[in-house]
Parts: sequence; structure tokens; C-alpha cells
Amino acid sequence: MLTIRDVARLADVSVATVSAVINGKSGVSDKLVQRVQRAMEALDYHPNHVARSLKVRQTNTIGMMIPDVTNPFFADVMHGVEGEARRNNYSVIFCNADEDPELERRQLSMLFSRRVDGVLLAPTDSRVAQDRLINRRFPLVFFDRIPTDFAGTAVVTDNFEASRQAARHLIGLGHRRIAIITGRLNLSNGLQRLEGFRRGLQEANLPFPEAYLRCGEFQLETAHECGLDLMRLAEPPTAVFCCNNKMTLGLMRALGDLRIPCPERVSVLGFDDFDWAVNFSPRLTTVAQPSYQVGKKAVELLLNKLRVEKGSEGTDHDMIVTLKCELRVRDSTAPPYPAAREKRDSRKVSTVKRSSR
Amino acid sequence: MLTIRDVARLADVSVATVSAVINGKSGVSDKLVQRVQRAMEALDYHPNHVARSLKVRQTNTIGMMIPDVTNPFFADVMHGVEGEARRNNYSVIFCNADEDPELERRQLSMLFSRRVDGVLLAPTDSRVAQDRLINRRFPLVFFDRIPTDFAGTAVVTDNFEASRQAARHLIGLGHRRIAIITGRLNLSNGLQRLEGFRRGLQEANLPFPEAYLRCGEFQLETAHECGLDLMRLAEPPTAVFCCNNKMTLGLMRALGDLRIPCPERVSVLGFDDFDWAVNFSPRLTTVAQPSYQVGKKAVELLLNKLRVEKGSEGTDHDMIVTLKCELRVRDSTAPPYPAAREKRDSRKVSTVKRSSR
DNA sequence: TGAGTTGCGCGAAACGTTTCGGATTGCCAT
DNA sequence: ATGGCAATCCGAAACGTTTCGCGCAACTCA
Repeated sequence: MLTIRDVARLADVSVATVSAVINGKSGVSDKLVQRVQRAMEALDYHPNHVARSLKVRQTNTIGMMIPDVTNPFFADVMHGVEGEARRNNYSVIFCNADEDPELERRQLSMLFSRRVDGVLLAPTDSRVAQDRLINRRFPLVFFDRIPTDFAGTAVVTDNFEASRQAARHLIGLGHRRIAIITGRLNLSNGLQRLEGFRRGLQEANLPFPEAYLRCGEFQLETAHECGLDLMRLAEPPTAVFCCNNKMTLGLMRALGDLRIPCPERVSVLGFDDFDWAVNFSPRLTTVAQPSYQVGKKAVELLLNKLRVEKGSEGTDHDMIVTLKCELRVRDSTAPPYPAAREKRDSRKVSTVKRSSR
Repeated sequence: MLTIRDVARLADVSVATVSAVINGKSGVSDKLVQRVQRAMEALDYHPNHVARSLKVRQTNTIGMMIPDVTNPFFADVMHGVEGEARRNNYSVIFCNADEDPELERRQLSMLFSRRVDGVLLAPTDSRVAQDRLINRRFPLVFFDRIPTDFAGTAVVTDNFEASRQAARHLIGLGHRRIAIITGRLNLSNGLQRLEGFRRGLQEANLPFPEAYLRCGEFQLETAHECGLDLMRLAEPPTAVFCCNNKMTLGLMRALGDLRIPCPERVSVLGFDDFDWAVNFSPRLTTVAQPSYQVGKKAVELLLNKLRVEKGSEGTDHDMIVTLKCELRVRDSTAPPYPAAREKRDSRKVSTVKRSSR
């Protein structure tokens, strides 16, 4: 394999000089720059990035920990991460935790061994997140979800507000018996979605019976069962709010199993939008997260952290940036059945706008 | 930052000894092994993987080039890749080519600088794929798509056979006017799907007029327009085969725009299955690719290549492994309208099985 | 008892860069 | 002619590992 020495020899200069022109440093004459560049060209030389990393103690690599690649939400944030990283000459090595804290721990430790400059983390539980040891290893920015008493920097979406709006939308349609299928509640995303929803109900003075609160653990199968349970209740809900895309799918399957038409018998509102939502039967109304932006912003924050750590500029203040969600009203939510009886309770029905995408 | 020297000092042994125990080499007494391990524990020492990589000239990293992260098919193969790589102590640095050959080239060159041990590549065009220079840089295994005159190792699915079966399914239902929306035809996946389909038609002595062949470039928007064009023909097709998931979506939108009911007026059969297909309106019949397996198998092949390159065992013969697809019949395909008139042409209608997932 | 063998541990030289300080040159002002 | 000062260029020491070969002690066997 070619080394910097080979090009130095061919260009008849020292390795120091070659290094200088590779890194675009000033203080080397045009003549030599030319010679060196020609030599590199001739040999098709590519600097060994790992040797460089060892020397400068910086790998220009960030790690990204995802709990579940299969979720299209995370695919989108990966897209954002990869793009922004590349634009800044960073590579991303990508890890899947499979929702397993132990695996997550091992992967994090592997990332440290590889001396990544920093990591992006959507933690699977709050223990890892709080681990001071891990925090001391490298700059960390969280995304999508954070522990309740989190101190550090993160980018999340306004789960609380979005869920509150979701509840309001349902209430506005005239629903009184509204259920929720939540995700895991140990982390912010699951919790905030529940809390925002609860607040929405509360503000309308609506009851929120225990039976209408189900934990679907963010999984399709679990949500499927929740849906089944919910709809078999003596007094089933007329609307249900699903806290992520997979669970929405599970619920829809349950409705299909029970031959309960949506939205005629029950309205469903899902968290997470995706291309396919438009083609669902019925077209799904959802709250859409700016997933690409989450990824982009996360690496912006991380790179800033790295820059200040190198002392070159600015300051780093830990912060949680919150990105707005958007309610996309489509066809899976409608006034409750029988519409006639409850219609009088609802004044906002006629004002809701339908989203075309 | 801690080095091997620190633990050597603490354990009162040489760095060579520490290195030996880290790598589990034999020839060091139990007593010293204990001492060293205790020291590592006490210091919370993690070996510097980049120094090691430099020395042993192997990074235990593979690169993965994907044309489009956003496509759930690739998300699944990533899942397979990451899992199999991790099980073998490899990390994967992940690149998005965004369907841009120039970007792909740059990324490949970056991967080489980082001295990845090998790369997994779903090329965006056939030029890059054939580049001898690139092939000489590192072991390469292609997946999903290969150039027509490909020589090397790759894992693909049986696009030809699957598409032929797809055509047969449609024909079996009684369709005579069958259209196809193809992807790009410069690479195997697009081409084979067209060819298999054409063969299927041919075997049934069905015509395949120019007007029924549209290129959707694997993109949703393009396919949307193709769908519009197709259905506005004087004699529109009664069934259409879409060569990937995004294009199926585009077609469905077109049908929605034109208020053409599926499958009553037109049957649609899509390439690529996904969780959401079940909840479509109507439930989509698709040909499903073993995407996770594609990823898994690809790294198996790559790691094997690496092993033989290190001379430790076995031989490497370039090969193309082809994984089977599966036709999942659901509700978006049905006998053509008006069923009565053409029913007599079809004998197989009653024998098709419906897939429950 | 002495030579050969084995097992264990260590020192030091790589791996391919970057970077620091010093050496060389040319030029200008004195 | 001489000293001083930029402007270039170079040698060599790191960076944190692995690994080769050597030294030393303890056995084994005649």
C-alpha cells in the first residue's frame, strides 16, 4: 500500500512537505505544491485516514445509536444525520440497539474504543443515558427521547403540545370517549405524548378513565392487543390516539380483525406521519414529526460541541431544542357515531381543514 | 486519555504483556492475566482501536453504500447488514449516495481513505461498478443490483423469476391488457423485472404494446405520471405491474386522482412488500423480497472474501447468489372488468391462494 | 551435572501520519 | 562585506498499538 513516503520520494521532497500540501497549509512554494500534487495524482495516492486519526487524536467520525432501524421515522433522521455529517466531512458509524439496553451499552463501549468524536443517541432506557461514565467518554447529544430529569443537550419534538392538539382535534369533532395507546413511559417521547393528551382532555373537562389508557410499548403486536381489548369494552371509545406509527398499524389491524369501520365507528389519530399514510384505508390523520430536521439539527449541535471542545470558537451551553410537529388532518378522524346525538356538543367540526398530503 | 502503558505501569508488567492479555493470546501466566485485568478494570481502560487498526492494517469496518435510505427496502437490508456485522465484530460506516454517481464516487474514495476492510455496494450506475481502480482498492460485494455484464460477487433476488410469476398471476386472473411501470433499466434490478415480466407475457402469447411499457425511474412522482398517462389511454390496461414500492405508491395516487377503483377497474401488483401493504386500500398484492437476508448474506460473502484474503482459510470464487422472492396475493389483484366477458379465458382464477400477511 | 527444551516475560521496532524546531537560502539594509 | 530577517524546507519525535526475537529461569533427560 502506498504511503506518504512514496509520494515524497517521487516528488523529491520530504514527507513533511507532502503532509503540508495535503492539508493545504501555507508556506510551501507553488513549484513544490505542483510537484507533490502531480506525484499524488500519478500514484493515485489516498492519505491513510487512520494514521492521521491516531496522530491528531480525532477521527472525524460520529456514532449513531438507533433503537430500531426498521422504523421509518429513524430512517428519516438517519438521512438527515448522514447528509449534515457528510457536508462537514464527518462519517457516521451506525449502530442498532434493537431496544436492548445491554446491547446499547456494549455498542457505546465499542464506539468509544473506536474513538468516535461524539455520538448521537436515542436511548432505550434512562439508566444508560444518566451514566456519568458514558457521558465523560465523549460529547453526546440525544435525540427523539430523553430521560425525565435530563441535563445535557438534545433535540426532540414538541410531543406534549402535539398530543394536546391531537386531543383537541378529536374533542373538536365531538368525541367524548377517547382512548390512548401509549408507548413506553420511561422516556420523554412516550411520557410527553401521554401527558399532552391528558392535558388536552383535562382542558375540555373530559374524563379519562383508566380503561382507556393502554400501553402499547411502541410495538405493533402489543398495540394490536390493546386495540382488541379497547374495542371489546362494554363502552368502547369512539376515538383512539396512537403514540407512534407501528402502534397505529397494530390498531388498524385490530379494527380490521373486528370489522369495525374507521372512521364511521371509531376515529384513529396516529403519531408519526409517513408517505404511506396517504394511501391507507382510510387516509390516516397523523401528527407529523420533522424527522429529517431532527437528524440534521442533532449533528449541528454535536459538531458545535466538538468545535468548542477544541477551543476554537464559541461556547457550549447544554440545551434542549424542540422542533414543532404538524397535525395533518385526513380521513381517519370524523365525528363520532351516532353523529346526530352528539353533534350538538361539537362546534368546531366545520372548521377543521383537511390536509392534502 | 489512558493508554496501554498506564495499565502496564499499574499492573507492573510490560506493555507487550498487556497487549497479550487484551488479545487473549496464550503464553501468559494466570497470575499476570489477573493482575492485568484488574488494572484495566480499575482504570476503566478501553483499547484504542485506531492505533490497533494502524498497526495490524485492518479496521474491522465495512462501508455500506445505499442509493436511498428512505426506501424501506434498504432500511431492512441495513438491518441485516448491521446485525451480521456486529456478530462478527465489524462496524459499518454507512453512506448515502442519493442516487448520484458523482457523490457515490466521492464516498467510495472516502471509504478507501478510511481503510475500510471492504464495502457493500448497491451502485447507482454501471460505470462506477466496473471501475477497475475501485475494484482494486478493497473487496467489494454488490447487492440488490448489478451491471449487465457483471463479474464479481453479489447477492440479488430472483427478479426475473418473480416478475414472470407476477405476470402469470395477472394472466391467470384473466387479464389481457397488462401494463408495467419499470424502474431504471441500466442495472439488473430494473432490467430483470422487465424481462421476467415480458417473458411471462410471451409465454401466454399475449401482446405487449409499446404504450403499456412505462419507465417510472423507481420514483414516486414519475410513476404517478406514468399511471395518469396509462389510465388515460383509449384502451387502458386492466392490470399494472409496478417495479418497486415507491412506484406502486405513485400509481395508487394516480388511481386515486382519477377515481379509478382498484381492483374493480384495474388490478395492481407491486414489487417490494412492506408492513404497510396489509393496511392499504385495498390490501396490496406484492412480490416480497427477503431484504433482511440480502443484507445478512452480503456481509457473509464479504467477510469470507476478507478471510481468504488474509490467507487463513478457504477459497474465494466470485459468485452471484440469488435469493428467492415470494408472491403475496392479497386484494389489489382480481379478475378484470367486466369479469363476465373475459372470465372464460381464465382457468386459474379459483386456485389462487390469498396471503394472510 | 550439563545440555537441550519449554514457558514466560520484556524491549524495541514498526504502522503512516502530523508537527515542532532547526537548517538553509536569498534578500535587503547597513 | 556583514548581520538580520523572511520564506521554505526538512529531520525526527511522537500518536497507541502489535509483534518479533531475545533472555532468563525452570525442567527433563541422559
